[in-house]
Amino acid sequence: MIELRPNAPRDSAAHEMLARRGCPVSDLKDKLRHVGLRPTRQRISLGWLLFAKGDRHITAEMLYEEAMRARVPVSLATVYNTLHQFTEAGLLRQLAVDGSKSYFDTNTTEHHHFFVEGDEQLIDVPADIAVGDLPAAPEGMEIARVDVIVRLRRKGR
Amino acid sequence: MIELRPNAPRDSAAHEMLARRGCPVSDLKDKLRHVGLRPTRQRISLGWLLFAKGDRHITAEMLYEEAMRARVPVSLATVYNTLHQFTEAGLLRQLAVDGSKSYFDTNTTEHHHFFVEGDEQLIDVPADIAVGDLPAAPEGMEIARVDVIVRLRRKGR
DNA sequence: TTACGTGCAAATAATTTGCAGTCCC
DNA sequence: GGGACTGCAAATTATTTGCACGTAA
Repeated sequence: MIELRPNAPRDSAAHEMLARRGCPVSDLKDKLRHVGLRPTRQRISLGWLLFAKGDRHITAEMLYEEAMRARVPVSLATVYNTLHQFTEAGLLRQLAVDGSKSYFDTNTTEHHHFFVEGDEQLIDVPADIAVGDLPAAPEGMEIARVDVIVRLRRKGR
Repeated sequence: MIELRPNAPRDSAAHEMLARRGCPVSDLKDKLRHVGLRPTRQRISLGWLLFAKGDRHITAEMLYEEAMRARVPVSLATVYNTLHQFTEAGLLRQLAVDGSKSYFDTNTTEHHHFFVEGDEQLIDVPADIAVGDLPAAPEGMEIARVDVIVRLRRKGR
């Protein structure tokens, strides 16, 4: 594969295009390198699927399906590995919403979620919801994160 | 369904003892019958383990271990079934805290949780934490429940 | 070149299910 | 007695791991 460091001195026109400021693929590679992950073919493809469409909530299985549909050859194991690597790197946030599968959120900023029972679907809570007075964390502890999940059910049942 | 009221006229001494006002086992049987569950040996034993010691956060595996230690013969499948039946009956509340196992909470009132990372331990948030202004639920939806999990980490890392 | 990544299949973990036998009412 | 309940083992689902091979730096 061609090397694509944007500031490495190169002269191919193709490279110039790909490395151009604002080229999404190049940005993605930078993003990966920034967090210490080698920008491999599958990481870039998966990163593209994850980050090119705004905020998403996705499971490993869903991402795998999507990769298959997009003709991106990648194994399910690599999808799992990649999701966890991205999460550790701070590119994703993992959400425990029901006891079984994990959801990954491409929006890593503080925000909360609606969960639609039955649909198994996650929706960002739009407004800034302040969680009221949090009690002090117990001795020697600090708050790492606060997760709020508002469970919704279809009206009239 | 037949009711086993503690004052129902019976003449066996053993029954008298078990049915006596304030006898926890009898209370438990009533509790089960009230929610439409037949008070079987294993449901009573598990109910005893669950409800006799104040508020608890327990997984199926933990409850099974505890039953084994208490020499209560019960299968893991029955533990799972029982936990779910109790949950549907409103005697327990199921919590999704990490992506894998489920926790069951014997406190079914509105309250929130601390989760200690590493320890895999759940603690009730003591004070009443009001979740700030909840945005209106989307069209045709209503809020079933709000879960707040405050993730704690050991200080100084 | 060489350590880091990836794919595959097998392993694990948590949970559910089918069904024959058991127990409560 | 009869339907509800349980136990066991096998099935499922979600996820992880070991290891040979591929590939980015």
